[in-house]
Amino acid sequence: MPELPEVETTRRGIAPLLEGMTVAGVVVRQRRLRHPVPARLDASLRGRSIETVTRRGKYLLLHFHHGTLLIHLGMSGSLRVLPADTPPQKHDHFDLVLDKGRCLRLRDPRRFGLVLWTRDDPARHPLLSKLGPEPLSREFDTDHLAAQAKGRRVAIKNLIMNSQVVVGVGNIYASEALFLAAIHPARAAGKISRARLEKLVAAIRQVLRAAIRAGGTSLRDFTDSEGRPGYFRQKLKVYGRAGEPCPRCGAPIRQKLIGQRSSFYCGSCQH
DNA sequence: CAAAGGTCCTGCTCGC
DNA sequence: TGCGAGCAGGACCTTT
Repeated sequence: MPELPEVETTRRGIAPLLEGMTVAGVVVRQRRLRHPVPARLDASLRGRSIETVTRRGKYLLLHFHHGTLLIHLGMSGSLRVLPADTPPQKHDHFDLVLDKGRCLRLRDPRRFGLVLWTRDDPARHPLLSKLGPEPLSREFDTDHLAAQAKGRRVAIKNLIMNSQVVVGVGNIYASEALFLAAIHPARAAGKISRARLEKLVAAIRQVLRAAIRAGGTSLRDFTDSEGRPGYFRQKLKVYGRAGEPCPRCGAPIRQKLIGQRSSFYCGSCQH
């Protein structure tokens, strides 16, 4: 589930507890995630120190002197820092055991998440190398989105959820941003005026920033690194609100599948 | 049987 | 015919 705000919330929670810490060991209870957890992780990491914790799109990067641990939370993943002797629950697949008796624990019921190790520049890793710009960076601007949209017949909602176009925008925030920009989610990307794409860029930034401020959105699984839910759910304007009145015009919010994903929008004021 | 916050892969169509 | 880009659909997995 986690989209950019939830991953960033997680990063901010774990970074101060991880940076500078030494790895005492690795425990893998289930290595069958989206990709298999590497077999020799313990040998690679034991005794090594975590330098920094960064984020690229929805990936978390734990930087060591000799490489980088990539973690993705998939649809249902969460990370917590716990006492290392906390009994693992059913879907607690991976622990990075730290010194001072703590561990970083990955829980991921659906196992769409990921733990990988790379010794090379992570930006060149196949999973990261083709990612588009960060939505909160300068690189993501009207010129960029207009260039990506040009000539494309794909629904605008699918375009902004394409990580090669811009990273971090998932199913919740795509619906929310399109509502704020008053753009119909199924509209062909290439048929939207530059002025309206400019509004969409601003809307994506605005909704992601506000969600980070609120600690993300919790629908079911997601909690931050201390086990607390995020509070942005209360601020969602359309996502999960089918049948409720549009906050702008009062018409009922609709729910429809676009590109296999549930999409929420106002059929009256989004065009 | 349906749906859930993600992403990758396959195979089709279209235009050059 | 061949090739690449763009796009739709399916696959992965568990729980509610």
